[in-house]
Amino acid sequence: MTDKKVRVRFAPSPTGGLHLGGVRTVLFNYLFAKKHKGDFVLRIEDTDQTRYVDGAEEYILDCLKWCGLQPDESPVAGGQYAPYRQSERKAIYREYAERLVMQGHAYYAFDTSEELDKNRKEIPNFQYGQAYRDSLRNSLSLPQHEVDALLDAGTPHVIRIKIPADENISFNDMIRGHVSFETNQVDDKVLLKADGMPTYHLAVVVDDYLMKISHAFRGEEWLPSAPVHLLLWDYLGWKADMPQWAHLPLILKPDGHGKLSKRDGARLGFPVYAMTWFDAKTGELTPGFRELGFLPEAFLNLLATLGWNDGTDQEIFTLDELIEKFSIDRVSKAGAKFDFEKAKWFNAEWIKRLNAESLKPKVKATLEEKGITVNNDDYLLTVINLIKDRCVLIPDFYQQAGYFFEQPKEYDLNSVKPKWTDAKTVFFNALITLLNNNEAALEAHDFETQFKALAEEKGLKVGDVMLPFRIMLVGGKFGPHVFDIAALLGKAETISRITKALAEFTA
RNA sequence: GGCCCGUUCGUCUAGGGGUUAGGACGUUAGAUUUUCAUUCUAGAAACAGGGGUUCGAUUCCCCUACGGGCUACCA
Repeated sequence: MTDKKVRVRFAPSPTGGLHLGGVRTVLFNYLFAKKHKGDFVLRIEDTDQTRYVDGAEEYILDCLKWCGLQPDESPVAGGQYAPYRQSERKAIYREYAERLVMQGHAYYAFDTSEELDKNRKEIPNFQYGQAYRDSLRNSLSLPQHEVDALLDAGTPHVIRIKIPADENISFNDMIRGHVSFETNQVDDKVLLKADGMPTYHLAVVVDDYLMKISHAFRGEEWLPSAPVHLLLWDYLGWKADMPQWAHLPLILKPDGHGKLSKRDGARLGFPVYAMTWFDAKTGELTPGFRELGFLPEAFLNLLATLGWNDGTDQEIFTLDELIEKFSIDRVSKAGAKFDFEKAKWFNAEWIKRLNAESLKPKVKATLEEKGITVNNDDYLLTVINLIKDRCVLIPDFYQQAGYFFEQPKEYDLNSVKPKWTDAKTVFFNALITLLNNNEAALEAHDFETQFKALAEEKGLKVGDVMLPFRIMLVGGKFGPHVFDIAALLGKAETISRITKALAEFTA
């Protein structure tokens, strides 16, 4: 390995929402870059106008921002290798493609898509390569004057790489080790499309070279086209500068088979995108981890451990720890099925770990969404500390904290009414009196003692009035210690809730 | 079909020629919590199959099976 500066890139095409696997690729790139004091660049691969989606690039930037994985160079941040959008680099690619033609490593092809489709349908195992290229319409099979005529006439054409015969191409993948291919099995991929735009194959090689990328991490689905890229690095004369490759394992569907897709999320009820994505064309809204109430810390953590571990039993990592401990050769080779249950566990762990202050803005937002306005931050902080251990996703804070801000709208009457007695009515009325007569009852922390004493005095078992009391304050059978809730609610509010509920219970 | 990659509990994984094959999620059972959750304890649960190599293979090699990816003028 050379000791040149570490530079990695994430190169998405702006075609829609950012998938789990995409974010994991970002994360591994980022971790590797930061660990080695290198640069992380974001390059937008928008060479396919037919698939380009408005707003997708901005969305990707927002995702990276939410995750805290900011690129050092990008279309917005700029950088010394700008532009970072391939559509803005269009002219560059043609030059290299022509150079390859000149050197005999590529050629012009005039076949139409229809003709090729027909061949693919009719000829078993048809591929544009050694076996068939001579019988197709290209600058290898046609006489020179005909090629010139075609070119002069402006006939639509592409430039294809000429894959050599009988060669073995191999390289050392940082994750998989030695990988090899027979060139006879590789087809003559299109390098430059008829519209003048490069395909991924040409663009990725040219840009990785020009942007001085030292390590290239991408999904395993790219492994079969690696020989094309290797050949290009060689033919362009850049072999010595070729990055080290690492092909990341895929993230698979939790059930069934295949790559995880956004459809699976909809089908199985979990997000697949980092953030909610709205498709303006179809009007389709695809939910994201962020909107569902995941913390970025947890999201990154779960992604990091999907296919990577540090060799110890540690599972919870901060970003800084990940940077310190990450190592590409500890990434596993096999694809991983995504498990939403474990994903939620990570989030619950992070909610427990984070202090109330850092949770506050998010909790506040989720409460406000439900129409609850928080005007006392200290009160909210106390509430968060009281309930955060029982929340898995941020929206759970509404269910767990709502009653601290508004009276229960509904009561779990089934748990109360069947067992209601007049003695209980007497007890709660006495409790109101007790509270009214004792200024410091709640604050003094002896409320619990007094409550129990009162129950005995009225001939009731404490257990018989505890649950009704909880339901009066909370509405249901959940929440922290009931006396903590009462203390936080305060005397007036507690009395108000007892009074209101008593009417319902005895109705 | 062809090519490439892969295969340890249901899932994510550790390990690696001789181990009671470890952890986590989930699950089951208990304890704690006069609610629920948390927490704690315990349990069930895995080396795909067949050949080699070896004193000994889950570990190394080969084959098979299975899984996945690619096979576009998409990335």
